[in-house]
Amino acid sequence: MPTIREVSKYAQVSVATVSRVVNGNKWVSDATRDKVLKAMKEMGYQPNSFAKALATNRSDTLGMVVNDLGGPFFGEMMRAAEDEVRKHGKHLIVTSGHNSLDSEQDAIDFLMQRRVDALLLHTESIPDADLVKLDNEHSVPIILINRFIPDLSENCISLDNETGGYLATLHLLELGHTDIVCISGPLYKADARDRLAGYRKALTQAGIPYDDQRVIESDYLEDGGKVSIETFIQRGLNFSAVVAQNDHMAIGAMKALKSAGKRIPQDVSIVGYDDMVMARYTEPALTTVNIPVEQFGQQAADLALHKLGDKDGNITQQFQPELVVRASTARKV
Amino acid sequence: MPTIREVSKYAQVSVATVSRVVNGNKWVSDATRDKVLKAMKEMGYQPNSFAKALATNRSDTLGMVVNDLGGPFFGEMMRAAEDEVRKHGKHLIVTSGHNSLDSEQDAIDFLMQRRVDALLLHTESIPDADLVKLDNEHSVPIILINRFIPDLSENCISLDNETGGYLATLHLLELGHTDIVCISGPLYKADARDRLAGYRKALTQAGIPYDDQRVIESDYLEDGGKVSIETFIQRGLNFSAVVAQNDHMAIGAMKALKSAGKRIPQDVSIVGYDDMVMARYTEPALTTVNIPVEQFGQQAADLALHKLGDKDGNITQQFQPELVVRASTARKV
DNA sequence: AAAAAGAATGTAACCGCTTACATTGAATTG
DNA sequence: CAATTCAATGTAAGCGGTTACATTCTTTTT
Repeated sequence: MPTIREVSKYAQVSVATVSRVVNGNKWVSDATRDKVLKAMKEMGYQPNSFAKALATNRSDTLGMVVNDLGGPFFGEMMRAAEDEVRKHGKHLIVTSGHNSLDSEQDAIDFLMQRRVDALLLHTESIPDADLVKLDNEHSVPIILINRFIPDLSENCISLDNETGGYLATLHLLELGHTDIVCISGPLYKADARDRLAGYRKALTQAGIPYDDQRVIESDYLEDGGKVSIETFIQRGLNFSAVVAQNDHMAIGAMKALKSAGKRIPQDVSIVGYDDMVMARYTEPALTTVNIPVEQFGQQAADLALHKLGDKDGNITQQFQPELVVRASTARKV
Repeated sequence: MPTIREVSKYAQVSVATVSRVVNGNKWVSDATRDKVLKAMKEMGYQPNSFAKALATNRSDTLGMVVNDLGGPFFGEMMRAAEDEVRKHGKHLIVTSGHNSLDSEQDAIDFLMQRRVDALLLHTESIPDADLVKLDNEHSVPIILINRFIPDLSENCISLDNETGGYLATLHLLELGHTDIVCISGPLYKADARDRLAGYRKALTQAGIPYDDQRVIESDYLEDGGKVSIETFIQRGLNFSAVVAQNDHMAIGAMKALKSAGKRIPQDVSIVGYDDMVMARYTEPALTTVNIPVEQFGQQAADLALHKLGDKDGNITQQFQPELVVRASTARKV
């Protein structure tokens, strides 16, 4: 692989001139430019990005950490982020945080060592305080995806989870349901708390009293959904609708309901949250709340580019989820 | 961010000594090592990876190109590859080929510019010949994932698709089916050809003549599966089982069969291929052929590391798919 | 026509690290 | 005890770019 010096010799100009041509500097005559371009092409010259990064102290690369590379949203988010970043002539390196604190910390260290120009974090394990500290320590912009930290509000791309929970519940209320149970995610997670708040809000608005017995704090897993339904039934509760705060739990709940001889949606309506791929394939297809994953990725990238001065225009920092109505919900008979 | 020179000054040693400590060179006395480590820690020293890469001409990074970041297998494959690579103190950069020739070429150029130490390609668009050329031109090891090119056989990690097609068909034969139709993928793709060959082989072995009318070349898409079934029915064919060469087409086929009033598996058995997430959630759950995605990622990484001299031991280059029996297949009545 | 301004190009220091080679001092050998 | 070996450390030349500054050659201005 030829170096800039070899190209300069071949084209009979100085290295500075070659560098100018490569970087589109205007102080080069057309004749010289052509000569250099020809030499570059003939020799198959590719600038060494390390040398460039070393000299300029910028890598033209953004780093992204996701909690789990195999996760359901990750692919689309990364695709959107990469597209956006590439459009601006930069690149994206993604590493996995493996859903663990140490690993996420490692991933961040790695990316900082690589001198990324900005950091896009889609992590759950690292506590707020650490992120605030990280932001103070480094001059590199840090963008948080699907997370909101007041001290870093300018750097967050988040989802209005309360509205999501609200929409799901409202949909059921509008269908005439009044006995609505809720399977919540683990409440140490902010998104679970917010979704639950949305549920409460919708009930309150409809004048229905909130009832502890009708809410179970579960674990966002399929089995948790199943167990929760079983528990509700054991409690002897009468309900015609279920709000599951994610699709996994909704699927578990559907299985438990079917086992209990309930038909969906004739006997019980159910709505999920996340709109994962499988929501389309359940029987009946699951009504759920959609998370605009691609937009997360894209806007996170935009926000970073914005902070780097490579992009202007507005950036949406909080997204509104939307209800996707499928076949698992029906009017109360 | 301090440099090696600042650390060396602070620790009152030469830069060479600091470098030795950082890289675990043994010609350093314990006392000196401690002094340097202390200085590094106190100053928060992080070696500049660009400078290192420039000086050593290795990036300690492997590059991976996938045809589609949002694709179903990608996440798991990448996770496995990354885990493996990290274990060896190296890193992985993934870029998307967006399923297009230009884009895949771009992605490769980008990674080469980043001077990756090896290239893991999970691409479909780039023709064999180009890959062979690429391999000749560069000294960087190139590993092909889920693809087999005879000239690069040493560099391929592939799946025995013929066996996969064979297993799917054999399963149906063993259940007593003899009228088995096949919905094939596009035959310009090697995997589709191989899967079809497996179907033929199983039939031949069972003494059932191969019949053109019972095979349709489709497109690996859900709608293609649906249309294919409709066509079979139009042709007036009598069949009790369907081999769909991927899960998308299988799902489309199931829909079409249900629309036609057929019960699955009582009237018609169906088997898919790929074992995508959704195969577990269809009704009935889909019997399908599993692709060992994680192993692909892991072994690809291992093969690359092996070629770089960073790992020894054997590497499996061709994987055997396995049949996953669920509820969409049953004994012929 | 001399002076000033501007365009085009070249020179060389620097980015932060590695590493071949040189140097030093201590331990071992004959 | 001089000669040899060896461990520990230092010096300085790259790696391949960028870029401030210097230089040269045209134009324009006065």
